Amino acid sequence: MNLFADIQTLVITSLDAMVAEGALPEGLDFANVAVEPPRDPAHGDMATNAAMVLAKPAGAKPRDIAEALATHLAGDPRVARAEVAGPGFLNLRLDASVWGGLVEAVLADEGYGRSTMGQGARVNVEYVSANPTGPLHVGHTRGAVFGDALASLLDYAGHDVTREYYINDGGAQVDVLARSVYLRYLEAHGQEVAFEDGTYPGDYLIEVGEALKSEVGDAFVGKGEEVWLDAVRSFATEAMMGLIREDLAALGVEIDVFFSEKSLYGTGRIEAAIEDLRGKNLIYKGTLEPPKGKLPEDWEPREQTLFKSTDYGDDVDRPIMKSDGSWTYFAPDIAYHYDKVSRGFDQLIDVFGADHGGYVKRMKAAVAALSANTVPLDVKLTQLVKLYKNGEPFKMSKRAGTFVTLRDVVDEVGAGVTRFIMLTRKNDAPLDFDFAKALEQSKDNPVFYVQYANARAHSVLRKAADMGVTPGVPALTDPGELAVAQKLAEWPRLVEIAARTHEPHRIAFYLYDLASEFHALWNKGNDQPELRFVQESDSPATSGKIALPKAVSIVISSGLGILGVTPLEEMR
RNA sequence: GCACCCAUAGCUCAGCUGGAUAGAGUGUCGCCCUCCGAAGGCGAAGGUCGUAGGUUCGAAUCCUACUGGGUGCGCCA
Repeated sequence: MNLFADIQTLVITSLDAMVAEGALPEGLDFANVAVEPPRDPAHGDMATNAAMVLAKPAGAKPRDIAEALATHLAGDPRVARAEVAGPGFLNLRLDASVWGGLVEAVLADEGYGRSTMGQGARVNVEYVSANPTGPLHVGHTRGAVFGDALASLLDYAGHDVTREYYINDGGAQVDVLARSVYLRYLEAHGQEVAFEDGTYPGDYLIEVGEALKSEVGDAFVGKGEEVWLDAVRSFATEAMMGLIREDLAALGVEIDVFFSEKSLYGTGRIEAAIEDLRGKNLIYKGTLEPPKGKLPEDWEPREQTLFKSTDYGDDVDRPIMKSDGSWTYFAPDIAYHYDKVSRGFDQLIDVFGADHGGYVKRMKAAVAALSANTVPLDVKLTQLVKLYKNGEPFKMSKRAGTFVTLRDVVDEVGAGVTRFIMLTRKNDAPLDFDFAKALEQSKDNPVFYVQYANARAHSVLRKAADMGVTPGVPALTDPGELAVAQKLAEWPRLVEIAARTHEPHRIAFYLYDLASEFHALWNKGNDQPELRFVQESDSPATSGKIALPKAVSIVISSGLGILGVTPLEEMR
């Protein structure tokens, strides 16, 4: 059930009827006719802009259209009152029975709010994609949480979602990793080693070096790179991916596809992707202008193999091959997205850190070119996370040397809290994460506030169960009760908006609002005992009353589920 | 120099394919509660939505220019 959609359908039907009887001209486009919750509750339960949107194309005054539409709508039993207001808004007051019916509908369907909007479209969401050179840190954590929640949200809204992680195991940084592990390996053999610039000194490689020792013994000791580099590289990246998988598991992230960059090399797959572009006349040899402003020290003009990304909206063409004939990092990325396109996805989403913002246009250009503009790519950037404890900047580094790891955060506050807080900001806004506040049990901690609402709902359900009472037919009369029901009615609509805009944070804010209405009603019960959900000497009344908290708990559980947060049934 | 992101209450931030008198938390001020329906409640004050234009019946939202902050800018991924 989607009450807003239902009423919108009613409005459209009425408009059609008006066309049929000649009150409106034929051929009008109703696509912009919206039914929305009014900002001011005094304006009613729902409002439609139909009259204003149609006034111009219909060549009529908004208020005249609104009056006629009001007459039609008033004939529907769900509409208690329809009145014209302002420049031509039509405010609808719904019949009291509608809200009870809505709550009943929620109780009848645990999947209330699920949408078929996506129509099964295949969407690939790529996120985290951290280099396999060490444990995940806070920045990765935000990307992981965001990407994962977005994937769940799209799934909930009727898309066929694949969660994907691109392993950057083909570039120079995994050679650095291999050399660093080799040093730890020598160390495990009792040698003194020095970690120079360009190696990873993190403690987390000690056990990898030891593991390598027990795997190959002293076979690599005193040998040159040509002997061990390949073997150590794959050993090390596998170990790092093991680490990263554990980190993701700790956060509750389950990736469907781990895609290896290395698998693109030496297999003709990069060449195939470039050939596709070449066939579209988008590959050429040329020399780029130097960037204006600060000139790199060693700048000199060089001829390179370039991708004509400017044909698809980029600012300059981008090199795909270095002067020594090897690929730039961009080439395998093109091949990777070529692979995604050829796997038949209808839509691609990449989640990057904001420091990769400069990369967006060329990636979009590549996908547009490779798919002949048939597959949209949306790139979502996640901004920095600043850590605090009681308002003070926070540093902690048990394992990694200089940065705070995903594990540090999850160990400190738990996966659910981490995820929720990470979603209390838009992805492109910087996020302050305060460890102390995250665990605080008070109103200004949104996680607690939402969980507490759910716990309260379950608390009354337990009490009612002790009386042998289960949720029955709701009778909603008090404004506080209606406010909660109205908020519940917004849920399916909000899911679709959040999914369409690729903004899972909207779910978190909605849950906070819903919790807020529920707490307000609960508090009213302090002064007005008749509003309490459990009426101890009146089982029938209790049965009706607890329908609402049951519905609230269903929606909170669904919402938290999308965010990847486990709902709590009690706060102990 | 260029590109992208951001700018909303003292502070931290929401704000729906453009909709009515721009919201929440926190802080400030006032009142109430101290009852385990505990982990507070109610109310008030507080805004030229960075600036200036434009589009529109209607702009925080779309367009242009500017100001301020962040990020990035050819053989690093």
